[in-house]
Amino acid sequence: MKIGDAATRAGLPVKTVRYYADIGLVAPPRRPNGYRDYGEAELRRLSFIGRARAFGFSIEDCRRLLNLYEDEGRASADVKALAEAHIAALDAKLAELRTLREELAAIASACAGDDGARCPIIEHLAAP
Amino acid sequence: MKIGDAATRAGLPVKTVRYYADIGLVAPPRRPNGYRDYGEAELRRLSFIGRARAFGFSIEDCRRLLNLYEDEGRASADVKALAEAHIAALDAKLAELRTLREELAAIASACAGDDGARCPIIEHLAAP
DNA sequence: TATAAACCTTCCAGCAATAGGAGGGTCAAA
DNA sequence: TTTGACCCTCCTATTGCTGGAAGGTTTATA
Repeated sequence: MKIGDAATRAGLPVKTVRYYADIGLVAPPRRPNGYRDYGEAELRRLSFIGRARAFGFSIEDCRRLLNLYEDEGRASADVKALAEAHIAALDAKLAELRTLREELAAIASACAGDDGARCPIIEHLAAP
Repeated sequence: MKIGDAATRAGLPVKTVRYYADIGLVAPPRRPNGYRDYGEAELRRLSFIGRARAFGFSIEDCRRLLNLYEDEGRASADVKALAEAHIAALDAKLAELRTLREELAAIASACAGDDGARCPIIEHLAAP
């Protein structure tokens, strides 16, 4: 299968699929004409990665997950550890963004938002 | 004032301050020996940017905020619009991350996390 | 005074994870 | 046979820095 079909079936842009081949994440064999040749196994890997990426896993995490996926002797504890580390990272990011959001909203709500120059937002940034 | 002192007083890395000079965000004059020469005005701008960045504003937003900061004839509505657009972006990001977090946590909780190979997380990524 | 340490300068490369485009090769149908 | 849809590689850009190399300047110390 050529890259265009593989990309369509995996729901990924061709550029992305080619990138994954470049970094050795899903590297298909080549046809005599140089075209990448995707089989069902590669397609499964691409779809797997697409879903892992949608969950926000990094490319390196995807690489590890892919190894676990294809390792029949894996321990589910290893997968769970990866997932929980990612959840913890999401929690940290969420907490950070929530704080920023609330602080900014509090300051913004004090701003008249009219054509006057006086602005609590600017004042806050100028001197905390 | 030399860049090292300015960076320390603004609470920013020297590299970052030099970067801001490169992109024309805070470009101080030069001394005869080529050293950047920071005055109180530049220092205020650096600190202002440091705080705006801490709120998650992009560099381009910082540039606009800086212009408003130094424009005595500004309308606070313009500042507020920038802030509210940023709050909306934060809200969008928060909603996205919250969803990811909850979905991933739900799947992970179904995983035994032992030395067995069976893993709902892998299964979910393999076929949604 | 000599020298060493601590600055400063520019430029180049790299991070994550692609996206866009140039320039050129391949292939199937009309 | 020619057109159009693919495919290839390579280069550039994105965001916001960070690290390092190679070299100039200043300051502190012996």
